[in-house]
Amino acid sequence: MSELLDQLNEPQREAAACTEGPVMIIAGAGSGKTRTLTYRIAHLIELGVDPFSILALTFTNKAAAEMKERIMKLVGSEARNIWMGTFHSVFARILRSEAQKLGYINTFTIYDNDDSKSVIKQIVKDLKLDDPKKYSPGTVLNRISMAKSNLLGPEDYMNNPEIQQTDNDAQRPLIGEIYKMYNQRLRNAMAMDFDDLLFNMNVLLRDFPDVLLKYQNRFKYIMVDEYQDTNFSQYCIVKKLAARYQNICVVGDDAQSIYAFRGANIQNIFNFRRDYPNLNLFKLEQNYRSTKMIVDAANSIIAKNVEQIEKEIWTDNAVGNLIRLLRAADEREEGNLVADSIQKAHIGEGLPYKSFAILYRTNVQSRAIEEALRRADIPYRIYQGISFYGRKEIKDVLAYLRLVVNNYDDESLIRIINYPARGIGNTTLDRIRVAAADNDVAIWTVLENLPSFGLGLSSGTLQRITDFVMMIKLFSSMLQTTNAYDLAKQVVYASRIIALLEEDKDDPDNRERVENIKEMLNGVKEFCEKDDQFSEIENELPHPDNSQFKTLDQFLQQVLLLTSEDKDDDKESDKVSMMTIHAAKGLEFPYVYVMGLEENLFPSSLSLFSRQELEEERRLFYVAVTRAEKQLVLSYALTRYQYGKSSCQEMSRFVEEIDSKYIELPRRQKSFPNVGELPRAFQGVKGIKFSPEAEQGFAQPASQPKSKNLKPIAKASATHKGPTAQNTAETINAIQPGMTVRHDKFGTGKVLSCEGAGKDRKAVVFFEGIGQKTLLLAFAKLIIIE
DNA sequence: AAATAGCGCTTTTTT
DNA sequence: AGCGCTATTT
Repeated sequence: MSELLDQLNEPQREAAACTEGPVMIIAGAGSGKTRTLTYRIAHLIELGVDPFSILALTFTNKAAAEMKERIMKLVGSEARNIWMGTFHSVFARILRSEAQKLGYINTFTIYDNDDSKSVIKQIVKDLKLDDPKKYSPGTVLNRISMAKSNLLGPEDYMNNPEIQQTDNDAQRPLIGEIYKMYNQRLRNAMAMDFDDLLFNMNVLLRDFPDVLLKYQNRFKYIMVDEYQDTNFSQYCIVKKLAARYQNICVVGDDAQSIYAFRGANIQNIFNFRRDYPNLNLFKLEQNYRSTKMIVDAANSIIAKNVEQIEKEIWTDNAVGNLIRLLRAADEREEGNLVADSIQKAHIGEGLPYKSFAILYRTNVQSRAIEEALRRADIPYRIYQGISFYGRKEIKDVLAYLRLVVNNYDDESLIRIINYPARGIGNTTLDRIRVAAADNDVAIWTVLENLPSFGLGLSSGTLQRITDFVMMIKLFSSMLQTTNAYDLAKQVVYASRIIALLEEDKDDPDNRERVENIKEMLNGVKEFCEKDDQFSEIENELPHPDNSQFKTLDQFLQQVLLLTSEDKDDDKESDKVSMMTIHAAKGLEFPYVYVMGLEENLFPSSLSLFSRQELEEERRLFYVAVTRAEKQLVLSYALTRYQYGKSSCQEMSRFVEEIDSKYIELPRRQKSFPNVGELPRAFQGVKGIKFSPEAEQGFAQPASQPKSKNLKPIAKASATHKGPTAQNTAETINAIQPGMTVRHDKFGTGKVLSCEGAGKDRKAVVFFEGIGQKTLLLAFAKLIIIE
């Protein structure tokens, strides 16, 4: 037996050494799951298996990168050739190379959720439904996503009585119809959404036996991490790919399944036994991460769930401290208590900030905590708050880049055709959109053949559209000859986005936006220079031009599928980590604070209808608890601002479910009035302290009641307007290019050009120090000066 | 056409 | 409380 595996414990070693045939590893929290997987792959390579024939699917790209790093340390750099990444990124890459088979161009765009919702919103609008509110984009997208995850196309959806029943009951019978149109529009746009990447991979393997055979032969060894969080679609892909060699190893923990809400199917774990009766099953039950206290408490929590695989998690670690519970008057004080506790430990015991993590159920909670940390001068880092690529200015730039790579990308086109403003307004755009939808083509197709659609656009509008199309075409023609960085730089410059942002420098936000864009360009530059940044997959499937430089479409490919990519320097820096519990999966910290343990928040009020959903919340709590190595602190607030007003909160049932022998309750708890028993006048009033900690002076005083209800009553007076009579035809027609005019707000300016007649007549005027403005003369009260 | 004011709506988690 | 969308204003 290899020396390599000597570094594992018994069950880990057995699991890693069992390389042939189907294997399932049930790995409890902190049981060395990643380690086992890492050594298993290293072992395979050591045995002489070609890294190119190993496929390892992980939950995040970061996890893949880290694992690959560790494998390379164990067996050398050839490990870089392992296929490793998320389902989405690996299969997106394969789909790129096989796109034509499915009727896509290989530079197809990946639509993110915002893009998808925007498409749905437009469809609902086009359908002119009686009650469009029933079809909120989020809800519809959820339904479609659920269908795609279960490999149900639009036809299947509409023919499925159960689904139709559900939709009818919810008074939204037309979702199937919307689904069909949605798919059609995505296809016209040469775009796939996240679910399509998996759905279409299934189609590819189903309809092209030669392709299936090719990848079956390529991936002789397949490993899937976090198997409990795979959905049906992913399950099918894996099953098909592994069918030939059956060297399939799945790793997971049913107790940590927390993504059922987005289609993950915990049954996949149970089904695995049925699909591969000859499987080898290993259980990793020794926890190396946490104290006995934490492990036992976690066990007591998860025991409340009915559905689970039998296992017994234990540890040899020290007993450790009791779990602590903090109670605060409101979320502001809750933040202060936590910040205070961290600061005391940091100063008193010399613990580095980076050994602390603060976890919460929803992202909105982060704000109060953030403020508390800032007040206490504690450095922190939020994991995926608003991701960099979610910022508006970045999305704008990306839209330009996406459109250059794929002209049919409707969503990008709509986003930027008039940003910065170039005189192609909503009226024009709407007409074009209708034409595109009516003819079942992409918007770009309409733009390229505008005359033949006879939309009755003015010659000026036609010219502006032509200019725009020419600009994009010019850049598209440079794709194969210009590297991603140079091209992106040119596009950003030509788009004039930065110039627009720099117009009002008064806005400090704009400075930051410009910086962000520059930072993004830097990212493109790094991408071009580093040749191994995303090497996990790029060694295979050579891109059409696998030459010296990286192309823009290569850059875009991976941008959308990035999970929160961590910067190296941040890992080093000494900061407290803040994140949602979902984001904390797979991580561990010596000191963990879980905040907001309140009914209706955690568990979420939306989960209380069914046992399944409540059990998922409980697993989420289990995940939170098991992140902690040494000390776990829970906290909750008696009142909390939600939806703009204060509401009374009750302690979470999850806290009560922990056996009292593991938990230390707040001091002087009994002397506390329950907030519900207070005179009404005091309920929800900030500034009243309930907690002993606050009385002891550790916490900052809570905020003063804000007197924002004292807004001026007589606001009607402000709305009084002077006469706003429209200008007469005489005045309108009198204005001609070359004139100097005066405007109420913009001051004096020079008329550059005029267009149209009568009430539609408008003028482009250049104002000193303000810039160029297009004004509708019927409304703008221009005074002719000369 | 573009800027602004007011309104209603939302708010779980994310590849 | 914050946001995007609609209606209104210029």
